[in-house]
Amino acid sequence: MSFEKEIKEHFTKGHEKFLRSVSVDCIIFGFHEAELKVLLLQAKYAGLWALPGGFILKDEHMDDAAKRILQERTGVNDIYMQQFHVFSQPDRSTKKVNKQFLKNVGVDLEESWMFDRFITVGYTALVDFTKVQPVPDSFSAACNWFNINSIPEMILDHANILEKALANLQMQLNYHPVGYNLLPEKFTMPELQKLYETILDKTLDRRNFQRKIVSTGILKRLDETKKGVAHKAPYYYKFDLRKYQKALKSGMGFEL
Amino acid sequence: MSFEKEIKEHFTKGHEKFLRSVSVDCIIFGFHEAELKVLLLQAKYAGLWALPGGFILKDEHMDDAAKRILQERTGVNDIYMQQFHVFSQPDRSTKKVNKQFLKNVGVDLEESWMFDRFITVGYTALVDFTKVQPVPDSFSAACNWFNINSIPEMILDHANILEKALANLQMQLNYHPVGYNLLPEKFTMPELQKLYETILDKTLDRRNFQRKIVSTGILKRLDETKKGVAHKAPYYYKFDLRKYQKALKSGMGFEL
DNA sequence: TATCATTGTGTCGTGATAACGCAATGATAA
DNA sequence: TTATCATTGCGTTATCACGACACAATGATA
Repeated sequence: MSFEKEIKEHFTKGHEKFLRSVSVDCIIFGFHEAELKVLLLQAKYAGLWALPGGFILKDEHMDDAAKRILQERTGVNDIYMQQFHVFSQPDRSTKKVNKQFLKNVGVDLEESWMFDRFITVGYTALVDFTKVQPVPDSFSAACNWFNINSIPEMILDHANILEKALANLQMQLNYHPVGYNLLPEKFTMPELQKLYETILDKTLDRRNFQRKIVSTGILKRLDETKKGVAHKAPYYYKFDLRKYQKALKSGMGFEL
Repeated sequence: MSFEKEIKEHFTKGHEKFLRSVSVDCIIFGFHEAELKVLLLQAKYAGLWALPGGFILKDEHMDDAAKRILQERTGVNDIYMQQFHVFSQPDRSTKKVNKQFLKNVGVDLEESWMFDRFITVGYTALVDFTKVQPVPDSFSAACNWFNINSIPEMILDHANILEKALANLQMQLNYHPVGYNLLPEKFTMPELQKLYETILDKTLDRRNFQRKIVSTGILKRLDETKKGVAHKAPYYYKFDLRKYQKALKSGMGFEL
């Protein structure tokens, strides 16, 4: 199917597949070279950047829609995602954006479910940077990681959504463990600490951090140390998946 | 307008006024005679109970929709409300429920936006029990308070929503002050403590509770004591509204 | 073999918290 | 009038978690 036809079909018949007036936007965080990154899409023609988003199939749980969107953009499966907020300002009208998009594609339409006002549900995901193969969607020209500290200009209220997502992630850090999807299977304590420091955007005391993390029991220390470092070699750790999952639900019981 | 006509109009033309596929459900908590209560509506014909809910006007912020619904059911204005979760199981189909309702009303329709699948956003509100005049909506036969421990059978997933709302309220209690909308203007420390104990469903140490609450600075002690009690008379307190509002945003900084 | 950055483990003072004591109050009952 | 009693206001103490810091151990590099 040609691109124009695909777009036209989406605009004229999408409402037969998807719920109307509701979208899902994913804030996909990754961690690479001591930097917190976010996956963004560049809108065709407009050039501005956007959060990976999509719609909810008529017979699909919203959580599954979010996972499907994540899978389509990154190729990654089975990730812990959670909704964190619904954005519903009446002026977040996709109408202008979508009409301009259609004009650029060369499709002319008077009516479309895509011109309706949408509310959107924000989902956060934490993924292994190295496993992601960024894939743009039909509306986008590019799909790239951005450092959280150098975000480009974004469409609509997406900058606001991203800001709220980051604040939510920082808050959640005190109650839910983080790292299982963000780090390799084996990792050292300094690596885990760097992850926490990057997300929280502040330095933590090495010794106190170790004590608290270890006390939660979500880690298993291996009898193996890192090789090839010009100083004392740190131990490798793995997550104790059972206790990790438990802590995801019941909380960690401390603050950092 | 006759009831049948009103219903028919809502089912045939409601989608011109409201966003499709999205509803708002309010969990309205009140406090009376040392009991935590929830305001519920009894669905006509079916007899089961439901959370007060409604739809979002095409040009309305979702928060305002929730406040409008609260206002219509209770007559109460200017209440602190917040969304806490979106419920989106594909099987929460209002279709059956709404078709049966229409049949009972005596209206016959094949198609309606009300037969679509809906996702719903849960909002919690805390209101002054004594100021509420419960008013049923068009779909309901009654509007009543229920003790949180004796909830009747509810439609769809509303029991689940209520459960989540209560858990959310209990969690929030550690970060946001509670009481301004739930208690009379003047109240005693034992009354405030009873409120906290009722919501958390556990007893708290009288002396430690007082110390922590006072240390937040959200209270102002009056030079007035309660009269007519057969023991030492407790002081009356008021909320320091400025500090209360501040604590709503920045948190309380302790756990109970 | 000395150096050096970094790690693993421990200590110590502070502040918050839970558990509990006790005198003061004021209506009620003797 | 006076003793009783539940309840309140204010205070004390032991415990524990936390932040800040010390020091020896490690292992590649110079």
